[in-house]
Amino acid sequence: MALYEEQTLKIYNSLSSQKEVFQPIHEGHVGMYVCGPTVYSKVHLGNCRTFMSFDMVYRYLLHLGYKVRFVRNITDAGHLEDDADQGEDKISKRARLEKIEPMEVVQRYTVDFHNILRKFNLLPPSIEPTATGHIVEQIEIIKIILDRGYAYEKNGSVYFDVQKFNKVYHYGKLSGRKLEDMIANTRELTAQDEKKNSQDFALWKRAEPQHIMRWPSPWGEGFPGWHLECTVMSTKYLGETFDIHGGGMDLKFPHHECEIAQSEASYDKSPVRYWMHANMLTLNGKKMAKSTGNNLLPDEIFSGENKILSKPYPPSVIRFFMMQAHYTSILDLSDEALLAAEKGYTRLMDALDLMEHLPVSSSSDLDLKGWRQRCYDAMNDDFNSPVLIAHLFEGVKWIHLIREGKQTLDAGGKTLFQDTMKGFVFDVLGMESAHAESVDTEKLDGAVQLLIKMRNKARADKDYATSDEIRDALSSLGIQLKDGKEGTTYSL
RNA sequence: GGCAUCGUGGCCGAGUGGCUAGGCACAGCUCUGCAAAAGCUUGUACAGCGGUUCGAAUCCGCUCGAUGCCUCCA
Repeated sequence: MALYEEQTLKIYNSLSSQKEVFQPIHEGHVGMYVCGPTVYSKVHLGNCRTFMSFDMVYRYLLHLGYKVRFVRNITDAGHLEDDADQGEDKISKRARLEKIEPMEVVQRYTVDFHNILRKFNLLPPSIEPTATGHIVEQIEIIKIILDRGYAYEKNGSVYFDVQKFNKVYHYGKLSGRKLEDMIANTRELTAQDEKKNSQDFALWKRAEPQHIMRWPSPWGEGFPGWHLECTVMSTKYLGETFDIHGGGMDLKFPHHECEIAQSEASYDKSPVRYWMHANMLTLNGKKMAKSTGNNLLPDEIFSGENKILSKPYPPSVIRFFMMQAHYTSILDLSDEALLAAEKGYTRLMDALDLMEHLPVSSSSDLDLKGWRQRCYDAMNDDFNSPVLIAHLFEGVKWIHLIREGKQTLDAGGKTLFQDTMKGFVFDVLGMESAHAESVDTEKLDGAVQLLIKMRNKARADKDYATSDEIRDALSSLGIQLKDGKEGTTYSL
């Protein structure tokens, strides 16, 4: 029996604004799409939080035993920097500034993106399609929308007719907007604007002569509109209706709203059962923006080369910090908060090491099954990782109590306890073992054990000068000795 | 200006009508040769003002503030 049959997962659906019991279209299988990055510069931290949130979602679904097809795209076709017809796209602009080919820009920042996500221990998606690899499909869907009368062509560009669409469907249902309000609120169209109405969005844009990224189409040379690629790639790999669509809060409108409109206009079907939106990351209480300097790149955090934080923090600590907040809450990053997260993370990891050597008794006086279910309940409640972590710290407390003989654990209980702790910490939360990087662990361990032995002999002889010298020397190397009832252990 | 989300103890961050969140920091105690580690104990917080209710951090209204969207953006 798969775990998902025992657990009832609820997901907060942005479309209905409430938590709903998750039921996949095909029993045992989940299709999930997440909007990926536009690869025209280095990924920034907020981006990473969104992808990390959905990595956690992906991991928990896998943990529950679902077969998940997880699609996350790469936006490598240039999209205009503003709404004006004459605008330059972001990738071409970067190419011009760096004096390289647009595809070189794409390659460079795709590699950077993958590197950073790997450091954060994100699982790669099942499929990572690119927009430029799906130009043909995008042209095909534009034809369908034109045929069904929800788009119009103007001077080699094709626009989606929002007002016409809204007569039959509901444009704005995801973001809670009314088209009338939006019309009342928008500026007059400029004379040279090709759109019938300012809410209309481009499905295809004619390429100006200087535009480098361009493809032939029935409407002349041009490039696809931004919202289209997600519609095309999600339906191609997941079907016309699929289970979960995720992305950052800021994509809710207009991007996701337009995706719904495109799908409904093409297939007369709502594309997504559960819409999930991850919330923003702020820095010292303010939005991150390059222009104000209130900005941090992941590498600047790892290296410590920045003016905002007091020290470098490893990726695993950042990940733990982010997992301590719910994905739908705004999370504020600060030096103080990271410092606290790092200590908590270390305590958790140290306890996990100690867990290997817990004494086993003939009986157990801990309610492990109840505790395990509370861990699942937390995750089942819209992926509440902070509550899960609270329960894991209860586990940490037990580990210490068992070591000191104040609680007991039988053999079966030990296995259940270990599997549960490790399952949640490593598989679900995606934490990495603290000592994964050290190569010569065994040699080091031998050397430290020898020193511990020498120190304890000195202590027995009341030669505290020697014992303290050993302790202080190890301490300055970053090795901390911990004297317990059962002997001395250490942590790095 | 419009729409949306949110405002919790020294800091971070769950909770969403009555019952312990958790982490970090602080203090006391236990342990220790001394420390560290670990354990135990203590903190009565929910932006402000009104209202609903037997009872509200939790529901309603207003005010203030933050963030997001309305234009490319995770």
